[in-house]
Amino acid sequence: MSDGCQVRGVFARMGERWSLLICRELNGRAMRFSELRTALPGVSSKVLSSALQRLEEDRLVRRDVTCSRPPRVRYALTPAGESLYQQVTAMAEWIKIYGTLIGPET
Amino acid sequence: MSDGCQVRGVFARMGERWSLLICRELNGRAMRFSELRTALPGVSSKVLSSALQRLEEDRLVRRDVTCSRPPRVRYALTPAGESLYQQVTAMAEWIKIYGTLIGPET
DNA sequence: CGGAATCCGAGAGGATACTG
DNA sequence: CAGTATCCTCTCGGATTCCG
Repeated sequence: MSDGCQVRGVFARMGERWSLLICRELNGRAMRFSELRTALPGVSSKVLSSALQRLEEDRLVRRDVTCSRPPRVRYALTPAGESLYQQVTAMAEWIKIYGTLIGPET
Repeated sequence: MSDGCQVRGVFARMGERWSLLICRELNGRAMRFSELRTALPGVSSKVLSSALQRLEEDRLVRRDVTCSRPPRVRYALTPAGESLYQQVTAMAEWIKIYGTLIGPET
């Protein structure tokens, strides 16, 4: 994000390993850290937290701390994040149609 | 591309440093390697050729060799590449509107 | 002209272990 | 519960040099 081309920044961020999956989980409801962790099989807490931090820096995800001991943290999409996820979904529809034309020949 | 999630693959590829710029240059016309190189200030031939190779693997760009000595190579978007670029352009419109909401606070 | 070969640095992603 | 701390690997981007 922020090397002069906003567009590329959005694609790069959403192209990261867990960004889309995180946004899909958060779409429509806030979730706790551990909820996300179990909803995303294979992610480690370190990887998840750093992915969430980048999404938070981009103001696509919001982090709400409601209690400090025991810690209660909820993650949610911001309005921008929800709006972006809708756009991504639209592009996913395109990929369903043209996706077979692209990618390595396997 | 091809880790089970086509969508992320497309985003990751288009999120790379030169992919979008290459597609923008190739949109509507084929170009020679050296044309691309001068049209994209700051790119080295190694970086450009590896970026083109990845786009070619994804079948978004086509490489045509018309002469071997002296070498004449033309790059062009495939139909899938042109179609994808239109989709990307649509998302770029979204970013023009909502883009101010995202990104680091500078 | 259109690259390939080599080397380097940065950052994403992952495994494992530990903590307030 | 919600992370942080290390350590490792891999890929992209870049600089430089060389080649048919």
